[in-house]
Amino acid sequence: MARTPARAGAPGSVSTLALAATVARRFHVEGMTKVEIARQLGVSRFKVARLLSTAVDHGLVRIEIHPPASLDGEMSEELRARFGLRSAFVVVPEEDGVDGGRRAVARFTAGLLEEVVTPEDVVGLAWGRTISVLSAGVRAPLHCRCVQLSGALPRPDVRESAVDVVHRIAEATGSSAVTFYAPLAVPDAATAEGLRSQSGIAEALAEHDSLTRAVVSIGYWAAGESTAYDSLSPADRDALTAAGACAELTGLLFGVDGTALPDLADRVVGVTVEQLRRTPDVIAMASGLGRALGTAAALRSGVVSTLVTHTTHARQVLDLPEPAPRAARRPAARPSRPRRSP
Amino acid sequence: MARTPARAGAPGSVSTLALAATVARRFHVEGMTKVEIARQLGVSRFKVARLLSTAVDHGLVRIEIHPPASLDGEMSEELRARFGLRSAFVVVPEEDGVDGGRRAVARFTAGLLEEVVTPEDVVGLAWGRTISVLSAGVRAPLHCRCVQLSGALPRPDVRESAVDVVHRIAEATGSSAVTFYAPLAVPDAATAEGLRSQSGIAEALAEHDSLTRAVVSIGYWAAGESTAYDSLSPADRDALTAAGACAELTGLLFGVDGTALPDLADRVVGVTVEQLRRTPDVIAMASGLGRALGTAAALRSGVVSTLVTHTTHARQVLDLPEPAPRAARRPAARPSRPRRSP
DNA sequence: CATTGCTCCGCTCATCTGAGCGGGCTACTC
DNA sequence: GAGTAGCCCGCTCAGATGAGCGGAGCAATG
Repeated sequence: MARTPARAGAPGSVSTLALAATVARRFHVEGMTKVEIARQLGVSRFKVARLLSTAVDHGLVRIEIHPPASLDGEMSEELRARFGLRSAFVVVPEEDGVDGGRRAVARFTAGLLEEVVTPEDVVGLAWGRTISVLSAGVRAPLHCRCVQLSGALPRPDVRESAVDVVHRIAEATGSSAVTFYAPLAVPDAATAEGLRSQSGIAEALAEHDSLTRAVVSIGYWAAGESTAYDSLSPADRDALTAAGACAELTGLLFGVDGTALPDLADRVVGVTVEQLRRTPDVIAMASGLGRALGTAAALRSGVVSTLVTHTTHARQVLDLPEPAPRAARRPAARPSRPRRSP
Repeated sequence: MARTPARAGAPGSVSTLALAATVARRFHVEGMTKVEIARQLGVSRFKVARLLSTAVDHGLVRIEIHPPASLDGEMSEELRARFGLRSAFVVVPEEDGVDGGRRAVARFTAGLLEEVVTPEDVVGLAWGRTISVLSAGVRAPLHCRCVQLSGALPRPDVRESAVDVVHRIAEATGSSAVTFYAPLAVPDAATAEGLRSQSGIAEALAEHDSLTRAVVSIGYWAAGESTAYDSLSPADRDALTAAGACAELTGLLFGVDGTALPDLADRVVGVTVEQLRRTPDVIAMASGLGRALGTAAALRSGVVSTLVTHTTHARQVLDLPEPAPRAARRPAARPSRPRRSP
């Protein structure tokens, strides 16, 4: 009398797996609750939960997420894991060229904000070309509070000042605007300190302590690749380059390995690294070509929680060699830990 | 300034879908809870739930269940839907031939019982070749109560009587056995009534009112295809054939369309159709060749909740033409109704 | 304007679900 | 054959979840 090697009701037997499969079907596909399934089968709901686990353990259940075609899910996930981000979105631009990428990123971020911002939010807004494009795309009534993150005066290639951008967004979304007039950085720390305590500016800067979100764009420390770089004197630029500046966020500088550089900080009128770090959700936009190093540096700073970029840029960032130095490799997000597990 | 047709944050926009996709990934793949996701994103948990729904609605989430290779998931589902069963298992036999199929079905059912039966269960056991094979395969300590469903005396091709089978299973599983000695059917109703009220039999039959499960095999009304058929006199057989008998379950007869035939019922010593219908889980085993009509008839009776069969038989049953007559088509189980839905 | 119908949102409440616990059984060990 | 390690089970309880509700904003309409 030939007998199968595995005992009939043992875990891993055909009956068990078959049962697990049908239970999984009812739960995942038909959407029945575990209690319902348990009643139908005449077993305890715990049994059902365990059958569900064994179904997962034996690979009987496969769940696939297919992001919309205009989003590169694979690279998004790769970026997220590599830099320990909370979210990463790699947009597939519809138009070519640097501007196409920037527009796609800005538009996507606009949609993201419309989706995610609530009236309770205090949203900090940086200044730059991408943000300027973004400001044209937000329409939904968010009724939040929009706060200018740093000083900035108009430049030839960006028609609007930081103040204009904040006001534009606030108006379009029925939000309140908190702005102040100041340059991004001033020649010396004392002047900066003076400006910071100046009435009208101090109140605005105080808001930076209660930010719930911040929208910034990642600048690369090179001519034309960073609003901060372009706003400074040649002497400053060189000094900061020598100090190791690589990435810039709202006037804050970071080295290749992501360490915050203090050199410019005391002369900047705007949000501080600490304030940004305390902000629950920091959304960074990265676009352009040849600035991958800057993006990587900014992401290593740990300040950014959400990244929005486009395919070309994402590819460049991911193709960058992993930095050899520093402490051990970072833990790459967190390994997948399914809830229902022993 | 070209604008995309769909507004940025509108439902169905890229940002919304992208967000829905990442939320879905975190929920389904990483196993995060909705509350966690909501906290991370800075939105309400309801928002997360809705994003999850839109992800499903837009087909961003695909969940596939892969039953073990030794089970034909497709036919199982087809049978289940066609006959409105609660579960159907189509086993892929390892050995060929009629006996191979029967053994596979019996062994699978044995495993199913080990998996599903609890000490609170009162399990009714029919009599037949398949159940006889099954009784050799149940080993796990179920500590339930095993009740004989119908009378039956030994026959040349089945070494054991119904009593033997019940005792064997009870012993192997540490369960109590409730049995009685009687033939399956007697020549007239009065004799049957007498037997039913006889001490020793009456007590056993009383248990049929509190059955929680029943294990039966489906017989086809033809020579050698039904224990009942073979136990009766030629005259009885012909009369019942004329009455439209097609399928048999524990001595209970059904017509092609699934209606219970009263003709033999009053001369049978065993469970009644009503009692079987009240039993929460009726597991029917179907195997063999050329008895598809009987299986279909039995399934149409609505008595069976769980079906176990093998590929060849399942194919034959599914290839049967749908019955044209009777009321409208039956509702085919129930349409998939995912929990999270508007 | 007021009305109506729509959509989107977050709340409340009852139900469902997960984590962890201890009892009972098995199988192995000395 | 007593000990014990491992397992499977169902319970309890806090926390997560779904269904349904009503309010707010918006648009088309009378």
